Amino acid sequence: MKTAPDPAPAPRRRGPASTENGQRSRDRVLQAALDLITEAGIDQVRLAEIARRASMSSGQVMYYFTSKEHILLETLAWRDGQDISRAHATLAGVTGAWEQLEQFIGLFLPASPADPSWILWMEVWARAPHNRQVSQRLEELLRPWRDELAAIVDRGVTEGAFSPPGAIDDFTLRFAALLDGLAILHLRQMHHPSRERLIELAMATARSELTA
Amino acid sequence: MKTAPDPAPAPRRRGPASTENGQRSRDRVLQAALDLITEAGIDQVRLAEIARRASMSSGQVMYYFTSKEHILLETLAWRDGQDISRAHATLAGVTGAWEQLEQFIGLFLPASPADPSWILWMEVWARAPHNRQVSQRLEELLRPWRDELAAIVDRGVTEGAFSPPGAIDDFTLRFAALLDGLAILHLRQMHHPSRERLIELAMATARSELTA
Amino acid sequence: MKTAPDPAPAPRRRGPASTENGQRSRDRVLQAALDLITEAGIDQVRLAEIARRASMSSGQVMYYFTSKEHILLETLAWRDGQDISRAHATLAGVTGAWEQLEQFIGLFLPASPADPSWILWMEVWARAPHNRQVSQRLEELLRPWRDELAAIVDRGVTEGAFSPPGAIDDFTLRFAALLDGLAILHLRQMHHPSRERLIELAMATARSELTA
Amino acid sequence: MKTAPDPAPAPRRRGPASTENGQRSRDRVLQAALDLITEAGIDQVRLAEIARRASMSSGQVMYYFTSKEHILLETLAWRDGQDISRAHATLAGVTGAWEQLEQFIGLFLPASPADPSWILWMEVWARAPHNRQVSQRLEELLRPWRDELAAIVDRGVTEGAFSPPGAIDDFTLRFAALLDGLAILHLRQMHHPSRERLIELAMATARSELTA
DNA sequence: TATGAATGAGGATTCATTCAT
DNA sequence: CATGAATGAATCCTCATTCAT
Repeated sequence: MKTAPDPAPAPRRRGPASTENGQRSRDRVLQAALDLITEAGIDQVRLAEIARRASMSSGQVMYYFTSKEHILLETLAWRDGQDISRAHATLAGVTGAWEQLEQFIGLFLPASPADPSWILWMEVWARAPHNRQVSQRLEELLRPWRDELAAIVDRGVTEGAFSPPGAIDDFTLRFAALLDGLAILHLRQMHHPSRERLIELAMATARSELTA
Repeated sequence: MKTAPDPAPAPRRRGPASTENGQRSRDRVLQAALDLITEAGIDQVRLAEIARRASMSSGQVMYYFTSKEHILLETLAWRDGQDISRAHATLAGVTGAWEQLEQFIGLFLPASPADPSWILWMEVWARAPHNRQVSQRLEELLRPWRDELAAIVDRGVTEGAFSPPGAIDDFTLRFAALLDGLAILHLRQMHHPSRERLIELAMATARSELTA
Repeated sequence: MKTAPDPAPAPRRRGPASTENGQRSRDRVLQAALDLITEAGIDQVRLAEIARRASMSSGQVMYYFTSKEHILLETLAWRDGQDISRAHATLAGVTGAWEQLEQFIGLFLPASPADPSWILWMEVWARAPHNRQVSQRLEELLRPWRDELAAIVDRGVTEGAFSPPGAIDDFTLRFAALLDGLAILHLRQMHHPSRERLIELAMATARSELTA
Repeated sequence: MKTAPDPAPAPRRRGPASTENGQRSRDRVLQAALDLITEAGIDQVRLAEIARRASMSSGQVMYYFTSKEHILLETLAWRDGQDISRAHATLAGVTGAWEQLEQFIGLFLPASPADPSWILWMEVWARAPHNRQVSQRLEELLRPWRDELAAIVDRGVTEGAFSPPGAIDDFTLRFAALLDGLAILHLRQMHHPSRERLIELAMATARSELTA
């Protein structure tokens, strides 16, 4: 890729996005990009290949996304939007703080070492230190997850299910970090612990920290 | 970069490495690569620029490292070797399990959001899912840190300073994940918590989990 | 641009030109093209930008002009038509061969180094050697100026104001060439002589050659 | 082409130019570029085609010339250098101011409507108004011709062969402009006067102006 | 070992042009 | 007439890698 250290702001969306057809086209690109990046990493993905999989011309892909870097960012945002929506919906149907927390953990952690969402996150994380635009976008995308977790913890505390010894925010921060760390552990291929193990570890931590 | 999805094994070191002069040359390349990657990310780093900074020809750089991908990997290994050595040495001079743990945390976490070692880690992590060779190498580099932490915990338990309620290995795994997660938090630029805050959070976790 | 070495003849004007509204649209394009080409040169001008400035779609621009090359040619023709008309009108109001000649010189020479008409001429001249169609068109546009000059000279000779020693046509040819050369001198930016200087030089030549 | 309105200064020559082999390679590119530009105009010339004709890779062409725009500029400079050298040499072997002037005219005017040097001049003239770098370069290349002409005129006056009624510099300026204009006349294809005619016209002008 | 000229496939991006609506 | 989404060929330029010297 290019990922110039701090390019012009560039409009996030161009005209066609508003059209219904345009949205469908965008989605096809996004899905193709998601698949390809997951398979091979953004470096190895060719714009032409994305176009081919999306059954359109490379020109049209550029027409919608302006640059390859934008495709990466928008693909993450798109996928993450779906993840967050699903998480939100699932959690809304769950009662009980502990049950919610466990669901959240399951939704947050990678489904497998090849989890597309997490592979995208890693790609973007690696770019963030060198590009303010990327890191800003990252921040925006991360916030909903933090908020969701914080809401669960708050509710749990309010309902009396959770009783953390220290500050609530501290727990949330540490727990979020733990989940990130566990996720990465899982992604790092080779002899990673299973997903089940991760959930168990996270829950054990939560139990030990949220139980008086 | 190219990072072909699984190229020929390629010798890790070629002849020159053994020469004293060769080692000096290698080090110059490694240092140059480290600086440049930290500044701009491997994508933006040109082999020619590394060569220039190392005051040699690009041909010679290739002679020592075979490919750009190898430079990335070897740079991480080189830097990490220094980090690990320093950590080992520092920890050897510290008495007391808690003191050792705190030192370890300080040594492990990034010194700043632009910590070269961590920037390298992120670059390589992002590549690991698509390249077995990379993930294997990653595993090798990670192990010493895990071992070091495990040794501290073991010693602490043996000495009676630590008394984790659950399995020792579980704690170690979770704690390592927590540290990774905190580190990433710090790297993700923008409104990251300070390094001091991170250390505090990690220590709070340790205290809560290792104190009966 | 493309300027294919000798494309299909292509109709100079399409239907819409006849409509009053169509003419207004054409004019907007022509004016936009003139401005942009003057500012940046045809190479740097984008059809889309012309359309934007003319407040219409790029599709409509193509509808009227068929190709970018045609825009260049038609813009020159349009502007030159205005120049010639103005010249004709101005000269009609002037009495006396010498006075007419001086007026002609003033009208012919560039108003400044950024004179739009002359910038267009240069663009087209540069293309003429590689494209018969262009050079043909050029010839057509040039003729009125030659004729105008020839008419002035003829009248001057007839009236007895001018008495060239040699052939009348020779003088006209040489004088036209001189004016072209002086114009180019002025366009070539940097240390060009002023417009006033050019006029003076041209008149000096005329006086020396047309006075027995 | 691109011809960005005012790009970075960029080194005029890169390393290889100094090598004897490098010079030969450069010359091959220059010759190929000259031929192709003359045939089709710079717009139609592909870097790849220049490389093919010069029997090298397009990469090598870029290695020597940095950009297509540089190729155009350097090709003109290269060709013009040859022209000037030849002119200088030829004129040195000629005695008599009138004879020198006639030789100069012959050397200066285009050999044919497809004269490579003149086609290059036109291409570059058209670009000069939009690019200071180009116009500066142009100025440098033009000066020797002006100087050569001025020297001939000066010598002629000193020797008593020429006796211009007005200022010497004025004559030189006007005469140079005339030659430019005549050249353009010839280039403008179609019904241009023959080269012989041009020379005759120029000489007629000179005789009329330099003879008391 | 060391150089740096040469390679050349590669790839993102551009943009005039088309055409369904 | 008008739109602007879609095309897709075209092309400059990049740069890791090779290799003769």
